[in-house]
Amino acid sequence: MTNSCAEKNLCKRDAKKEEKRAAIVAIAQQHFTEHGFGGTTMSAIAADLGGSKTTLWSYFSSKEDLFAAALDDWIDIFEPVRNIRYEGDLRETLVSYCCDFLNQMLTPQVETMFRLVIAEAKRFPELGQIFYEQAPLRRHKALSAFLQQEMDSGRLRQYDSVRMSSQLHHLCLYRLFMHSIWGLEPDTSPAQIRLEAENVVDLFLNGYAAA
Amino acid sequence: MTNSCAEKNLCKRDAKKEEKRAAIVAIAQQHFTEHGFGGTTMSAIAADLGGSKTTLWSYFSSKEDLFAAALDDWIDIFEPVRNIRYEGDLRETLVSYCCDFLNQMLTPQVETMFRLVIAEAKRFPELGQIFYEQAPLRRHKALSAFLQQEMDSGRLRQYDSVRMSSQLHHLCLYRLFMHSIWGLEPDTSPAQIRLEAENVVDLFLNGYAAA
DNA sequence: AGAAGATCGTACTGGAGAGTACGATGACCA
DNA sequence: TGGTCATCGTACTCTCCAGTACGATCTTCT
Repeated sequence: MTNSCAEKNLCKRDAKKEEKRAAIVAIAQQHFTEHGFGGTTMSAIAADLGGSKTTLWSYFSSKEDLFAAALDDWIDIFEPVRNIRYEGDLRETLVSYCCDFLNQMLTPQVETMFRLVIAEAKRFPELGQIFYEQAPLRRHKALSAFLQQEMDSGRLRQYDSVRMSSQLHHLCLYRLFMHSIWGLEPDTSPAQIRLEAENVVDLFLNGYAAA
Repeated sequence: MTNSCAEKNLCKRDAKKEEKRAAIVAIAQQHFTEHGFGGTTMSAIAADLGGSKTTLWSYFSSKEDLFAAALDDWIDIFEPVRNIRYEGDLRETLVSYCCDFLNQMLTPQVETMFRLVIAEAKRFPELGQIFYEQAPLRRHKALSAFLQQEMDSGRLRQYDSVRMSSQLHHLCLYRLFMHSIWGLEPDTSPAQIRLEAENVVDLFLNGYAAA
């Protein structure tokens, strides 16, 4: 009976610590995205937190630490890609998928995260790779599995499904995403997104639909 | 005879100043790309220059100033796109263009510049836009003019040439460039580039070649 | 030659921000 | 109830770096 907390596995203390940690990370995310790594100050985070610097450092032993934690937690915004399933019309299925994809990519959070990762990839060398594996790679796997399935069903020509998946994704990014990365302000109305998606899918199917 | 320099328009003094300025900018570019804006120190630049800080500040009154100058000068690495001209085979013409494009985009300088611009777009708001106008926009204009021409010659379907141009460019960027932005190391051998380019052009022409 | 200007080196100021020290207060646990 | 642990606030140190001051030297123009 050295530690009754361990038994319950839910000391009030530990719970509060978890909560606080989460609060810190949330505030840190906000600061990092708004000002980048260099522009963010620990003091400001502490102030925003309402707590003291001492507390902050008791959770994270350095700014880098906190940044890593913020990013790690953050990758969850790439929620599992909606399941793609053939629904009677391949074109419509793909268009709908592309719309979802575009909508997600054009989210301010995703945009900001891209910016941040790219900016700090030098300072945190593994960052790019982790990020790549979490986001685009997962997507590519999911989409290419779907495409393979469609090939097997005879609705698409047999081809390199991984390559096709990348191509479709990149076609989606065309224009809108690059603009938003460069601080321009593209039209992101649902109608415009739909238009982009249809355009992309048409080009794609022209190339890969079964004869 | 108030100033004989003005007449010759080539005082040794002025010439040297130009030279020095260029030297500073060159060194600054190197530092900014290697360490980003935040990671670059004026002192280090001065040291690398061999001169003193005083001199440095006599040319550029602040770090921001120097950064702007460095970038301004730098945009020239986007050398005028090779003229695209139909040469008897549309597919081959486009493949060759795409190879050139990819080779340019995968240059370390271009990659670094992208990184820098994206990273500092918040600090220097006009940066993104200037950059966009200098690089991708010029390209798009050139390529879409060519595509329009090809439509008029009947080798391509009539369509929105600007959109087509963006699509072709973005298809090229697929995989290779994104990888290099994320710090992965894609295969950039000529053979691989050629393969990518052919693949892209085939998809493109499937969609847009005249029937 | 002599004035004007550019460069140099070095030492300084001033500000910002990461991280620490420490004593006090309160929350939780046994 | 008494001990442990988290938190708090404040004030501090340390380091880094942009930008300045200044007197000495070297170059170029007239």
